[in-house]
Amino acid sequence: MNIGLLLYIPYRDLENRIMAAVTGAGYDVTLAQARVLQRISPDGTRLTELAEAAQVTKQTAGFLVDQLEKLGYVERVPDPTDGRARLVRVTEKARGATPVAEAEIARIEAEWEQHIGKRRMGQLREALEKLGEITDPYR
Amino acid sequence: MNIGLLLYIPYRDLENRIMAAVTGAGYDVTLAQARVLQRISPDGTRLTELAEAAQVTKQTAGFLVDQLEKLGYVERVPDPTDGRARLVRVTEKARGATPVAEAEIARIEAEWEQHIGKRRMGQLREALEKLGEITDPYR
DNA sequence: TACTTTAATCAGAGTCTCTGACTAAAAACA
DNA sequence: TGTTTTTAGTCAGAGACTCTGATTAAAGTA
Repeated sequence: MNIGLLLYIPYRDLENRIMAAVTGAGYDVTLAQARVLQRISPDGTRLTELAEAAQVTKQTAGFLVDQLEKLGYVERVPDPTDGRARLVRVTEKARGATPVAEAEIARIEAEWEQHIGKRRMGQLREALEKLGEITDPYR
Repeated sequence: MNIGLLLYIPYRDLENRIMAAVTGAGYDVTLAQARVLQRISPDGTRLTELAEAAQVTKQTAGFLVDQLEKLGYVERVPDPTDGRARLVRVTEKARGATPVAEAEIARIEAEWEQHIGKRRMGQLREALEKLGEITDPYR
């Protein structure tokens, strides 16, 4: 079986479950919005950085941040170090979503470990981390 | 690092490279179209099956098959066993794309194995296959 | 200062995906 | 058999996501 599909299947399962947990907890965000949201650092992040991290254009990132702003999950504040830039920051309203997502991730990882065993889980993680060295464009 | 991202990073790299190889060889298909195309069996596949396999609605699958048909990569023929159904079949024009994609996959897998080692590659595959047992909705 | 780069936005379009309603054929069943 | 339910696929319409190209304003550089 194709290694691509092998990677994708558990990834999709994970993503679907995290989204279900987050929206189930009352956070009404879409997948694309969530992908941006999770990359905003505690101190705020510039739009350009978000776009790069999420691998979309600045326009796309801006479009998603607009929506998140309307929903009250982020705010834009001037960047004190650069008059052109603005920092996107997570609001209090959104901050509760992080533990929800993290709890779901922990639950899933535990299930996976339960199924494939602690040893294989460690090997999986190790192999993926090493693979990231050559496949991660932001490294 | 989040296991989801760890899975996604190599997956995306693989997908991007396969698409680049295929479009570079002159096959002008989009990612969404390719996802459908690769699931069509040699004997033809029903739209409903394609939709399930690709995890999209029948309407979405139909939309993509329409485009592939206009581009000449697939054709729809009546299903002799069911008057309601039609079989989507790959045309001669599209058949050359498969070896292009497969060659690129082989190249990537070789690179990966080169980087992380034969042992880790085997462990990765084994862990992912086992993980598929609980994360693959079509199994 | 003049030129170039960078951060962000505006405008417009294309692609992908969905929900809901519908037709026709097959399957189930009374 | 005839009726009802299910299944395969399509039509219509809308929403979500993403892009290319052009523009503005601020920062960096020669």
